[in-house]
Amino acid sequence: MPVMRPLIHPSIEDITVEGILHALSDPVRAAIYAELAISSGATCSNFLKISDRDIPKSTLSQHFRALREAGLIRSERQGVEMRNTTRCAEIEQRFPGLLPAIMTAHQVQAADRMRVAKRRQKAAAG
Amino acid sequence: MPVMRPLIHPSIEDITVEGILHALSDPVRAAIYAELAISSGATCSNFLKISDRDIPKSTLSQHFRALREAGLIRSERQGVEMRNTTRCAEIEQRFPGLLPAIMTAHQVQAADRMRVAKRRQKAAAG
DNA sequence: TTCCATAGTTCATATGTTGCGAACTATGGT
DNA sequence: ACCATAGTTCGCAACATATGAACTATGGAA
Repeated sequence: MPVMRPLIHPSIEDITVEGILHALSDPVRAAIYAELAISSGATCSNFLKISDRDIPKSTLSQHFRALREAGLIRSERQGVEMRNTTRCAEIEQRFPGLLPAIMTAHQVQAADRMRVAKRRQKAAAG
Repeated sequence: MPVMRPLIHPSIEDITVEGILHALSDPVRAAIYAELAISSGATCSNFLKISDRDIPKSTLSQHFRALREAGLIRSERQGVEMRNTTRCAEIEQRFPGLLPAIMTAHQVQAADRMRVAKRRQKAAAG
């Protein structure tokens, strides 16, 4: 009877900048990470409900794995579901300012997109 | 007689965080970018001489292209060679603090690696 | 205890991306 | 006209990613 392989969490000194950048260069993973940064402990299906995206759960599972193995989040089973928390405190210690800068940049971009969308909306109406 | 397609430089508002993170998540591209941040105007083959790496020039060309199309560098032909400069001032305006944070993190990591290597060297000698 | 529902993982595979050698374009000098 | 230097493009192999189907894991209900 096959068992599921254990979750891999790299130790803080094995976390690389390349790994972090690659993990957060995907919009879905960036959104997951942002969500976790606000409401810690969110689960996979939880994220699906919150975001309006429609992502297959196998894909979502892989994204959580990518974040976990890049060292960005910690996942632990709690009953039937998987609680995920960011490892931002640890990472802030090793790479000060990196995560805040990335999250801020993502926010700037989201705000920009919002402005463009509103401008288009107005243009279409007027 | 076929011509070479023109270089693509995205306008500042088309530059995305995802694109920047992805471009700099590759160690070779991060090294190129770091080099350009110090000695502006460096060329492809210039980089090969400076770094001790041995990268095929076709690969290097693709890396420069990736950086260019992510909006991180500007390339222009100057005689027989291609001068590359970072677009850090523009990007700093759009995403304040992002590039400095990434470059600092890369430096932290390089310093860490140096310490580990020295420790190993000492252990082998003693 | 057996069965079921919910939550997530794994596997196979189709599709996308990247690395690199060979052949090409581009430019300046001889 | 030719050559050298600098870089680009092409084609293909190797690697990565997305996803449906089948699985594991856990807690509760019958």
